[in-house]
Amino acid sequence: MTTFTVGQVAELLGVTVRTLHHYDEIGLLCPSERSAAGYRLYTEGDLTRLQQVVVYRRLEMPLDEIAALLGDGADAAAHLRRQRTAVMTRLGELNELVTAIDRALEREMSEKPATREQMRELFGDGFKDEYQHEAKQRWGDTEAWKQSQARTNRYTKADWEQIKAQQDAVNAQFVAALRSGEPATGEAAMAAAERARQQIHDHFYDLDHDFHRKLGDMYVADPRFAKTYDDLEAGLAQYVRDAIHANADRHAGP
Amino acid sequence: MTTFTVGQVAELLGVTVRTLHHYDEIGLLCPSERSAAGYRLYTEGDLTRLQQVVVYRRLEMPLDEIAALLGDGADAAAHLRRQRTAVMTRLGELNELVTAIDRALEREMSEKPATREQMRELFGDGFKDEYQHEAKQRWGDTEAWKQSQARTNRYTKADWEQIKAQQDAVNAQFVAALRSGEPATGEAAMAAAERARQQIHDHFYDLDHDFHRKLGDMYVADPRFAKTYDDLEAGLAQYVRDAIHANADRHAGP
DNA sequence: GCTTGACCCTCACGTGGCGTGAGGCGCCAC
DNA sequence: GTGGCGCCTCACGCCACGTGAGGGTCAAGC
Repeated sequence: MTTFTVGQVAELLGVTVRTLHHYDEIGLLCPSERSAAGYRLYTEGDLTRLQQVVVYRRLEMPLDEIAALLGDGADAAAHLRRQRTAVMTRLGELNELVTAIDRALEREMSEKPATREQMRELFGDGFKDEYQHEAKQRWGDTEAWKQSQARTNRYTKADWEQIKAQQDAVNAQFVAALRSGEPATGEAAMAAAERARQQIHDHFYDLDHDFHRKLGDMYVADPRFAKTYDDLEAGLAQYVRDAIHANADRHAGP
Repeated sequence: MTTFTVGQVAELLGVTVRTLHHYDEIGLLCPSERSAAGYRLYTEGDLTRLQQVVVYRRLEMPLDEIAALLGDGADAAAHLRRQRTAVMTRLGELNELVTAIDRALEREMSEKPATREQMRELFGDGFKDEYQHEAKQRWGDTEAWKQSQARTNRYTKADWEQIKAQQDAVNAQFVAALRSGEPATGEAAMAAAERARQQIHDHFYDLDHDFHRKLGDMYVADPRFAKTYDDLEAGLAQYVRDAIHANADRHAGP
């Protein structure tokens, strides 16, 4: 059986030797073997366990909770899925931070000083009070964590109303453009398309103009999407799709 | 001049009172004023500075570095720009982590033990360039797409009805699986996921399992999608998303 | 067979960024 | 005038290691 020394393991998984010593000390990851001279020898199994630890650690989870999670009999795949949703959550938080910074930048550019309310909205409440509380609940209580996969939805739900309001605003913009008789390649329609893209980009996932085309196509191709648009106004799905393409064309410059 | 006490500032910016005390102690952010009784009084200017500190802190930057940055005479906008790129970098790292986890999941599902090289690639320091390459391939390829645009535009109303019927059938399959209590990783759910993928692939655009994952994520992330699913059955969006991932995992060949 | 140098061991204290009281004063309302 | 909340200043505690000190181990080369 092949085993690894501390140095090898450290380089392999990108941690320090001291960290491995520490994990051994606190019993989080004790090497299964020792050489005659007392050298720590890590087996393949130890490595897989350490792998999990490393990922959880990157999510800033305290070591005792990691120990609890790794000890509760879940298999590796379950851990990976849990980790994945956790990372996605963090991604969402960082995305919020980006939009907050962007808004602050806009303010700065227009030389308007921030009001207290804006500040609170951007950097205060949404993050610490609520988030901190929920995060504590989520990471602290290991039982509750098992439900949290399903709850990932509900986590953002507070924000969803705001997001939905923004989306509705954009849709109204599209409807107005369509009703005014302006072509989908017109300025107003393209502006709405760009705004729609930005919103998805900010709230959901990275979205460049090329991929936005695909979404646009889907809006007419996929009946579920087409319906929600055409219910707002007849022919809106196609109109939105064309506006998105026009907007993408305009941004596809040199 | 309006000033704020520690408690007010703390609540406003989402930090603890102790943190403010600490920042005062180390000289990172000393309130410009003190009341007769020795109360810390923060001015508007103090708040803007603290705002910068908070953002930098969220990026896990050590306090002394923050002090250095804030002292080098750059204006607020410059800091914000710096912060923005820092956050984007972090976003990139987390994205790498997600793909690393995904690959680990694929391995886990196909029950292939990881080789040392894979491990190093995934969790060590070597995954920087690899990922970028893959990301480019995944999102950058727009050529295959242009066919599908032409394809969808040519569909007749009869075609649409047929397509919609097929989709409804798949959705019914999902609902049945969910109601039967079968997990999203079960055979029936995965079969439905694969059928759904095939349908999109046939009718709309080339869709591999990897990209299908993205769609699955969207089904829960995007309220419009989530609603159409959850209206069919509570929790269906998440269920479909999980089934898609499970199906993609199973199809992740060597 | 002996040195050399990289690697390993076990203490053990140091550090960053606060958390968490303890003990006491200030302020406003009832 | 007293109760309760908020503020103050020490000052010790904590986590996840960093950073030596002092000393054994191991493969390579002379």
